[in-house]
This record gives sequence, C-alpha cells and structure tokens, in this order.
Amino acid sequence: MGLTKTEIFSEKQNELATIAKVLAHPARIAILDALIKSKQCICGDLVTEIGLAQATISQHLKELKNTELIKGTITGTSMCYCINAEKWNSFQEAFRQFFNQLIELEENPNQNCC
Amino acid sequence: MGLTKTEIFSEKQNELATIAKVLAHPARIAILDALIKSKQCICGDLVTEIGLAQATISQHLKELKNTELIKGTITGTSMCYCINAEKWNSFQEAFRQFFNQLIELEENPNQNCC
DNA sequence: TACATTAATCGTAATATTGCAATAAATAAT
DNA sequence: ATTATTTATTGCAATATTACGATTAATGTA
Repeated sequence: MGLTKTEIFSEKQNELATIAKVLAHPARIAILDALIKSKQCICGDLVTEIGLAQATISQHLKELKNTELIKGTITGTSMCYCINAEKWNSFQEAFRQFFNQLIELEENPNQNCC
Repeated sequence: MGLTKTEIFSEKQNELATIAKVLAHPARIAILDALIKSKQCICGDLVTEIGLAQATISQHLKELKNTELIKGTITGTSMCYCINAEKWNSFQEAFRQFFNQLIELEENPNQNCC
C-alpha cells in the first residue's frame, strides 16, 4: 500500500493533483516567491535566501524543474533560475478552471442539507 | 529529519502550501469534483462513485473537512457532504493572488538569462 | 596544474502519506 | 431486542517526502 491509485482517476484529476503537489511545500513556494520578487533570474544565492541546506534546496529546485515551472541555465560555475512564464500561466489556468467549476446559483443555495 | 521547517517560512507561504497539499491527491480532487457535479450534497455514495475502500475515502474526507473545504452533516444513518463555498472562494483567492504576483513586463522579458 | 567555488547526486534517517482490513459506533428497520 | 446499514477509527504495511552530510562533477581562478 501507500501507492496512489492513479489509474482510477481522470487525467485532469491526476494532473491537477500533480500541479498542487509541487506547490504543497513552503520551501518551493519560497523559492518561487524569491524568483518572482527578484524580477529576473537568480544565480546562486537561493540557498542563503532560504534557510535550508544546499542539498535540500537543490532537491526542491529539481522538483520545480520536473514540472517545468522553472527553467535553469548554466552561467559559468553557477546556475541561473527563473520562472517559466508559459507553465506558470497554464498552472494558473488549471486552478482557475477547477475553482470556477463551482458556480453558486441563487436558486439552488444548497440549503437542503449542509 | 523529514520534518518540514515551518518556522523559517512566512505565514503566507505556509498557508498556501497547506492549501495546495489538500489538493495534492487525485482522490480528493475526485471527491470535490463529485460534490460540485452533483450540485447538492452527496449522502453516502461517494465510496461507490470513486473506486477506493470506504476507510480510505473516509480518511480523505477527514482531510478535506480539516481544511473546512467541505462540510458534513448527519442525516439519519448516513453523512451528507457539500462544498463550503466561503472556504472554496478563499482558497481560489489565495491561488489567484499567488499566481498574479508574476507580472510580465514588456520592458523586462527576462531575456538576460533563461 | 592545483585549488576554490558552485550545484547535483548519493546515502541515510526521520517523518508523512496512502491504502485497506477489521473493528467500533450510531442509527434505522424488522 | 436483534439485525442491517453506514461512517469513523484503529492498526498496520508499503511507499513517499523531507532534510542534510558527504561526495562528486564541472567550471573558474591563482
């Protein structure tokens, strides 16, 4: 056990869950915040910015790279990271679509139950 | 180790990560989808709708209830679940705010690096 | 070439998550 | 009162995640 039964869910459900998963850790949110705030690529100092070990940050960056939410390029001896705007927008759209599914109707305010 | 260092992140970062976490499993997305699609409360048949054991569904429902994203009321021998619209909207707003942080400027298209 | 700097990877420990069978609890029906 | 139905809880096994020290790889510098 302990293994998610991906096959019983729709592609969209699995997709949204995967997107949510990468945002489900404050360190990754912090990394994204830092990349946004800097308004450009960040080369290097992500480790000092956030208070985690270099190996840990590297691991989180890897997960962010896996979803393509960030891009990285090599500049000399250090790495430069920045937001991948296209993916960013598509993630935003996925959440927007999901949340917009709930349309509250005046005529049907769920008063029958909860 | 293996314990998230909550204290080094901002409240907002931790909050968004927590919200994302509850959406980070396809079963919970599927439960929410079912509750939305039914356009009213669902009493009972969530277990048959989704193909997981009753204990597993109950556990996912508990997590959704913990974040108050869903509400449950007892009707006789069965439970009725429905979306908590206020929380739903506040979650949507949290994601909207996060994603809207990235404002792409024509003058600064990040061409310097990535 | 030798040394420094930077980021990725490996190995490992601690903790969390997922899933389910079995059981418990609570109400409805007979 | 007994039995059936429904949901929550418990206990457990398998897997995943988080974190970090140590090491490796790769490039820049003295």
